[in-house]
Amino acid sequence: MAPPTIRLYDTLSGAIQTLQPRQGVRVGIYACGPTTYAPIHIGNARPYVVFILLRRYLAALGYEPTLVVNLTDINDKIYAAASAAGTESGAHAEAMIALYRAETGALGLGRPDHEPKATEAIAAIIALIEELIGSGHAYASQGDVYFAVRSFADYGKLSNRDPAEMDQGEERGSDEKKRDPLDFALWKAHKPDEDTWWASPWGRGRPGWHIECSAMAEGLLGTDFEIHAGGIDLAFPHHENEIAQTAAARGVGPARIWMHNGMIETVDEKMSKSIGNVFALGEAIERYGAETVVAFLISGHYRGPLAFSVAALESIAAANERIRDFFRTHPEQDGAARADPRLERARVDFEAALAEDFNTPKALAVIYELIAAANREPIAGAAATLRGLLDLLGLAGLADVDERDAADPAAAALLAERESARAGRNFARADAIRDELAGLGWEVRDLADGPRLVRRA
RNA sequence: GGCGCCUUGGCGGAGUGGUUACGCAGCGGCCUGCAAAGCCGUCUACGCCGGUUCGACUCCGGCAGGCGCCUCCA
Repeated sequence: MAPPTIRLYDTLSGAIQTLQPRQGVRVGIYACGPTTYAPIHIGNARPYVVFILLRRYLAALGYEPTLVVNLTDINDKIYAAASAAGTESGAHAEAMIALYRAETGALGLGRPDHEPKATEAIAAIIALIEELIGSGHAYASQGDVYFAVRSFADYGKLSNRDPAEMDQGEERGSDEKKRDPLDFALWKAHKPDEDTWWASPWGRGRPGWHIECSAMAEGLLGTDFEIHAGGIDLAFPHHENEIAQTAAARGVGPARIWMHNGMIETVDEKMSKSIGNVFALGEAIERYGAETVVAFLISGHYRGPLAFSVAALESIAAANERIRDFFRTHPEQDGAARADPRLERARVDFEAALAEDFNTPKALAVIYELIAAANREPIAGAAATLRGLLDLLGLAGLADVDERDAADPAAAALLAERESARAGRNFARADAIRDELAGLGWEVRDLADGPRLVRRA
């Protein structure tokens, strides 16, 4: 049985497109990952979360997705950061990669299928550059190699720019090596203060930013693959240049659908390292928990901007607590999923929301509506169904309330003491114990089947 | 200046040519020994001005405000 039809917005065509794999149910997804020069922030985590969940969703539908998230581990900013830290640039990049893996790993969403590093793709990069030079789309100049933008007729299609009208900017020293100000670097000659370089036909140097993605994406997914993704800020020049490189060399573009996520915004600025307006991912996870961070990042449609604030995170944390409370009062039952029409309805609506341009906030609304219905009147199998839906959004941990609320012996003893006080109608004593438990981080709930301790954040 | 996007109720955030999105917060009630959780009810919406239409928040035009990119920011 063929998997359901998936529709996704494609920046290149400017329209919603149906996902049409090259071959059967295999779906290649390449999402541009971080430049590993500093700890990542919430904004960097958005594409990571969105596209790893897209892979999870496609897999659940019966597709066979392969997700590639690259690591840009050679870059001006890495040189600068390493120099400032007094370390070697390669070691600095490795340290940042380790941190990135630890922090994104803490989100509990698994890893991409491949996480290639630019520095491990140098041979493929050089080969691709040589192809471009051979076909007249690129030229060497004083140790640099540039892509000749005007040799590629479709340049500007992705970002809807006309090269003839593009602002050519101020002339700068390095531009003297270019034949045309629009040209961009494929290879950069080694500079004296750079401690990492590779040998190449054009001398010592290192790759430009865009060429690594053309080379690594092709190596792992081929050309004309299904989905290329990244932040909207990468549409130009990064993705535009990537298309130019691959299409000029291979005669076909890198990907069929170009997905771009919107920016995380604070009060009035996008969340960007370059303006120092950061909220570190690691700190967010530590303070609010992985489920809060994940739920926040999917609380808005991936294409739109998303407002970041402490209040927003706290609102999401409260919403997650509502989900946990459902599982506290409705333990999952053993056995097969029930066939209640309300559960079937929820599954259908949930899937439909994601099938139409991955509308995660709409899918979350389905979850809340099912919870409300099941709180009103028990629905056999609701908990199991909800866990399944939550899992598709990376939030199955919200169902693990027994582990979260596992009480220490002291708290359990206090709870028992409160119960005996209540049995003796000594409410003053019972309430005093409740206050004491509250001081220890425990909230007491007198449920139908007895009292329960609930862990407060 | 060029290209693109956005403007929904206290906050966050979906969606649709005519019907409650959803969540958080607030208020009233039910439940509770009292709470909590839950349930019920409830308040503040679709930037402004025109147009199309039987009817627009939802389509078209203009205006205002905001955002992204314009060579290396997800």
